[in-house]
Amino acid sequence: MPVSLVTPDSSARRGAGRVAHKGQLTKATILDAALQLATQVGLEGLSIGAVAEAAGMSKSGVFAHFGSREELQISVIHEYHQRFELEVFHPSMQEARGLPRLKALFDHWMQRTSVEIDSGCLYISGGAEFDDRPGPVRDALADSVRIWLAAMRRAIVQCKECGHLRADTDEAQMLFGIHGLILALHYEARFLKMPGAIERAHRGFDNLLERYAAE
Amino acid sequence: MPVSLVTPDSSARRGAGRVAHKGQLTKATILDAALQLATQVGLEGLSIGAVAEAAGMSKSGVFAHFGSREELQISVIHEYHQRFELEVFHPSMQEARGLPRLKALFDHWMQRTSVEIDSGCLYISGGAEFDDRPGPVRDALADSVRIWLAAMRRAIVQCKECGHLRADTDEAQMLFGIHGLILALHYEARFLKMPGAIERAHRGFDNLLERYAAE
DNA sequence: CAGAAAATAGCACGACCGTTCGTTTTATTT
DNA sequence: AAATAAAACGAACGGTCGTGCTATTTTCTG
Repeated sequence: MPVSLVTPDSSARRGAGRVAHKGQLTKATILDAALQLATQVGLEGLSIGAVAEAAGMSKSGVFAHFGSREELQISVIHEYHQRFELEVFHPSMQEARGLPRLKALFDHWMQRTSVEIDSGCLYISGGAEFDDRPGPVRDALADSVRIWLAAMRRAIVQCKECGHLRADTDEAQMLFGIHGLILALHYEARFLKMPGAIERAHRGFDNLLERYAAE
Repeated sequence: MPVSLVTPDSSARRGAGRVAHKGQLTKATILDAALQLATQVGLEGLSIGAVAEAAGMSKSGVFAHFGSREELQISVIHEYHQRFELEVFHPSMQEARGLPRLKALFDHWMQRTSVEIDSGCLYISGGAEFDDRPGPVRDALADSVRIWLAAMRRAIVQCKECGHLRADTDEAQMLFGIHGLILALHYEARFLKMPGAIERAHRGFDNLLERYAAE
């Protein structure tokens, strides 16, 4: 249930005040390893055995924490959601409403998507993996993405309210364009290894701002 | 070696004039089934057993035609490349140089990417699957995509030469924007099931044309 | 129509998968 | 320190995977 991205209650570990039992610590360790692995081989490629080896424990030990592979995948998605909040959303919210915040959101998103060496974006790779495969994993993933896109959309609307963007701006249309820039960046930089993709994403964003700029 | 997209020698089956031996016919049948399967479960999810069942023959029978799973994957990519030429590239080349052709390329691309029911785009799903996995499959896939993007780029350059777009248009930048629209369309329509994505892709394209329009 | 060649099937292998179960080790509480 | 609960392990099961190998069938050719 990743429903925050507006109520930052992260790091509220289970137990409500009690000191964390050992199990939850290792569970966090496992999730850390699983998340890193998933960003490399995808959610579908995630195997319990590989996670166990990466976490330095036995297959059954890992399994016991989640009860099924599917639950592990969903947990990984929730973990990614939390980190996305922490590294992209929250820092950007400290910027002033309107253009500064929108720019910060885009910049942090870009960085998260492309710059980091060994972490492909789960939202992007997962979207390609699960576009034809219904089920709880897909639902969890889609929910997370929708929450994030909604936050982005809110930032655009605020730009209109602040008079930073034209009042008749179609926010869904602009969001579509921004989303495309991120996806193209991920594709051309990460898969095709094209140089200059980051600059093009930036320029593309500037072009969009110009297109929808007020006055 | 999918190096055409400029020399349309499709349907030139092996044997140079000789009538096709049975093996090549069933190989084509297998490839057809494999391609359809790959667009649903991805290149990584493609298994010889599943292809065999879909083609109505035994695992080993399928295997014998390719010698390895990897070779099957590469063959699927080549097959997809040829069909992409046939359904996207060649029809568009009948349009007049410049804007008409560029528009046709984009429209056909869009249709191929989103509208068809049971066929996700191999170039997109494959890009997400193999962005961290070097090897011959990734190379074959990336080569195909690069050839297609180069063709698209050529069309943009011709638009400049025809005076349909501003002479100082950065074609790589414009291509980046177009590519992003296609990727966003695929993502939002196919994965998130958002309505209106097709219209937004169209409007995004129009906005780009306006941005780079001559005079 | 015969013989050669190609195509396909059948079977077995080792590897890895997710999952289950009983046991053993480690933490926590009394 | 003893008793209890939680956590982790190790082995095994049934299943699927890709891949060899050997027959058998089909197709082509002289």
